[in-house]
Amino acid sequence: MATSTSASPDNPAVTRLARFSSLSTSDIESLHEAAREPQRLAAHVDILREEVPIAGGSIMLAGWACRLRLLADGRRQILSLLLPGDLIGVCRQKRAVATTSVVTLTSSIICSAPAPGEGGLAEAYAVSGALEELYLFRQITRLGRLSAEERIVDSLFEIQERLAAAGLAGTGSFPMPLTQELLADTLGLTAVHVNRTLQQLRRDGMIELGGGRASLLDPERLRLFVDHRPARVSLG
Amino acid sequence: MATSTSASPDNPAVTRLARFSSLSTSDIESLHEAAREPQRLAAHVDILREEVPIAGGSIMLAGWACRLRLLADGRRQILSLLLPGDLIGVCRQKRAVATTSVVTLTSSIICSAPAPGEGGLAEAYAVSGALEELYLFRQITRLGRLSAEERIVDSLFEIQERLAAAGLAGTGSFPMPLTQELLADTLGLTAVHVNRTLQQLRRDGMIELGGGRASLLDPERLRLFVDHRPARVSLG
DNA sequence: CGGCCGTTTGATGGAACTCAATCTACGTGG
DNA sequence: CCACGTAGATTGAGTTCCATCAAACGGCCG
Repeated sequence: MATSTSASPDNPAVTRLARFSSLSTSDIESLHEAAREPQRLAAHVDILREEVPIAGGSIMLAGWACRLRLLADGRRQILSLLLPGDLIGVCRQKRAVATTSVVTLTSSIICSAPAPGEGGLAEAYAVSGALEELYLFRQITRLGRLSAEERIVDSLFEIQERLAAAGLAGTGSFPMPLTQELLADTLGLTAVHVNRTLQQLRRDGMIELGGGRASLLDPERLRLFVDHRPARVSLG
Repeated sequence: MATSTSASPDNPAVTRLARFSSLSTSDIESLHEAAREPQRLAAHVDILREEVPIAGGSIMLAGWACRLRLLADGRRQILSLLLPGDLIGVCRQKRAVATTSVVTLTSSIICSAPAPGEGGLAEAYAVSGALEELYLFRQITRLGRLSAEERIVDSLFEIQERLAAAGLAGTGSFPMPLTQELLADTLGLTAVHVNRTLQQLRRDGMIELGGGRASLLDPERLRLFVDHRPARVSLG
């Protein structure tokens, strides 16, 4: 079992971050090095807890997680999804405290995030952070102005795009392990309404979804339907 | 006209950033220095345009602005508000591109943001960025899970808190120049419904709003009503 | 087999939207 | 000084989308 150091050997973080800036050999090696101490987590386990100091940044190597906020009366909102290759809790301020909880949705593997230093890795972290902010902007627009149908299609677009960036989605179907209830908590809807809306979308031949996978049929039509623009945070 | 270098001489950015970390005299001086070349902008003027490269960071010195996103069919979502003392377009990645437009809502004054360097100013910028992210999380929760009444009260709380951090709000009423239509675009509602909801809140003796000012009556009751917790991104 | 989780279906209610129309305050120009 | 135009706030009636409550259904695992 050779420990390869090539550009994208099964490590979604390397695949993803290498697209954001040119990483040096030692940058890539430090990512692989960190991945040699993986931490396996079951589903529904806290990675960060709101108000609790953050020990150090982490990287999602496998599985899905989410940032979420719970209201006093039990209402729940998933703020963002964390997919393989994403950074978690990488803060620049001293003595940082988690502003939201982060919880695994499926069984997952994480590792600690190497210190960015000053070079290509720092740039890649910066781009990753800017993209995370962009995804929050999109989420706000989804919740504020899109209908239930549009919210679902738009978020599937985004998931596909992000999985592809980590080397985990091609042109066909892609992994989508969220239950309808979790999808509802993400999209500001109820599980019942998500169910009915999904049926509508299936009837209309817009999407396939089931068995932990999804696919967007006729992506070009759907792209217009939800006015989806590619994510772009820097030139080149 | 002496050019004071004290901690908070009328410069909301100094007031705000000095609360985030201990700024050196030269940090403070560089902020004042930047403010000596103010740029006056009318209302409804673009500060950043989506997809356009960002020249350099700016600081809001006076007035209100917002990040916003327009959909192809004319729907509009205000993503976040930018108040005096806030940073605009401070990016860490190279050749950054604006991910959203930023537009003045009132006549405003901005100046360029001094380079953060490595010391207290960099820490203050980091805290400011973390807070901005926290406000996005809150906005997502508002839009996803709060009722119209709750959204309005919650956002007024946040505005008051942020104005206070810049030294622009005491315990009583505070500036609130947004029209009902802009409030609607912020909260994912229609102007008509905002109007009716405001009347309800006024009848219930929860808020006062009008003439460009607002106040929260019985803040403790309202704090429970919307489960509002103070913003906190680091220890101390 | 029985329990659980997730999905599905039905019936009903309500929060928020849509489409007007009216009202008010305010500034501007004749 | 007043007629006018405009932006913002307000009101009304009718509609739609989504929530709520409740129950049934299917697969999976112990």
